[in-house]
Amino acid sequence: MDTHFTHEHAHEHQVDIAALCRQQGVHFTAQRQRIWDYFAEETRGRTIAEAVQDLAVHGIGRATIYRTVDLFERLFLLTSSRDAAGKQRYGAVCAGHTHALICRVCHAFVEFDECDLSVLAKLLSAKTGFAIDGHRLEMFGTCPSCSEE
Amino acid sequence: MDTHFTHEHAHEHQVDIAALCRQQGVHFTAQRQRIWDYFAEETRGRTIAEAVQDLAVHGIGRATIYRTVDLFERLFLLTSSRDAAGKQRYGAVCAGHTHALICRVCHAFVEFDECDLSVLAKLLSAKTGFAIDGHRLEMFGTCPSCSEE
DNA sequence: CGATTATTGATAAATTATATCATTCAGTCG
DNA sequence: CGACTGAATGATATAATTTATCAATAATCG
Repeated sequence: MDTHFTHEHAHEHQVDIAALCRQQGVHFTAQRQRIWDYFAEETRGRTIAEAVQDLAVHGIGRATIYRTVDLFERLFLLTSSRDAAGKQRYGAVCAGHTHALICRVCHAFVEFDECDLSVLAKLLSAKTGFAIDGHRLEMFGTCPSCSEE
Repeated sequence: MDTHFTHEHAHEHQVDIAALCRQQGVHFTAQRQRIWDYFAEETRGRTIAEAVQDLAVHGIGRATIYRTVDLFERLFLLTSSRDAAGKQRYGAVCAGHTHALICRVCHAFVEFDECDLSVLAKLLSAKTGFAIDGHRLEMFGTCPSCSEE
């Protein structure tokens, strides 16, 4: 188990939204790029309410944010999970942003890069014919300080 | 990469809700057991709206379902992801229910059991002091029939 | 078994998400 | 490169979902 998986450049976004839109047959727009950047730049994820508020200064409307998050989520570019406060947060599924170790009790959050799923990916690929290009891995447990109590 | 991880009995629920409630210092109730069973028995996950409708016959109210899903989600017993129709579906995080290979285009869904994260778990455990007891793994790609087009 | 307190269910209230539609803009073709 | 076409956007109205409230119920503890 070592660190030579596909993300030498963790925390950079290799996702080319323009190319992706073209590939999917939808228009590439400045709003879609901005919304992607907004969610991708914050590792812990962001809520829709935050996006609506923060992107309003750029003139991006509520509806567009809902529509775009929906689009990205259908493509599994964004996935969500609930934070300690109970809010649904959306985060990018791409290298460097998909591995988290989370405490079930206090929601302590540790990121990690070590992960080698390439063997598993190849096995599944061979079995199913899928072209595998991404994953999301979360591990759950109890952190040291919560274990003491 | 083989199949000797911790779930010889995939698709059975080892989660003891009664014990878990005791451990968390909250009351164990028939409703919490029923709601857990309801979500845990369907691998693909279920929506809150479905739960409200299906559990109404047992006299379980809307509010209780929202409260309980929230509770389970905070404990990372349930996690959600959006299905092909755009609905948020909640599914159990436990052996046999956490591995999925999903097509980004048509949302084809393939479950798999092959997964050996024990080495990674040990490494992270040693590094962080976490007691790791569960995980969620989703792999994304394009299925064979969507690749043709 | 009785006391205490969390949990529940029904309703109301608040919040969040979607539908609508005129306008703007991205992609295409001549 | 400029007009054309339909997708995408933003504002608002509408609908749906989620949470707050509170009396009644049920789980835990002594």
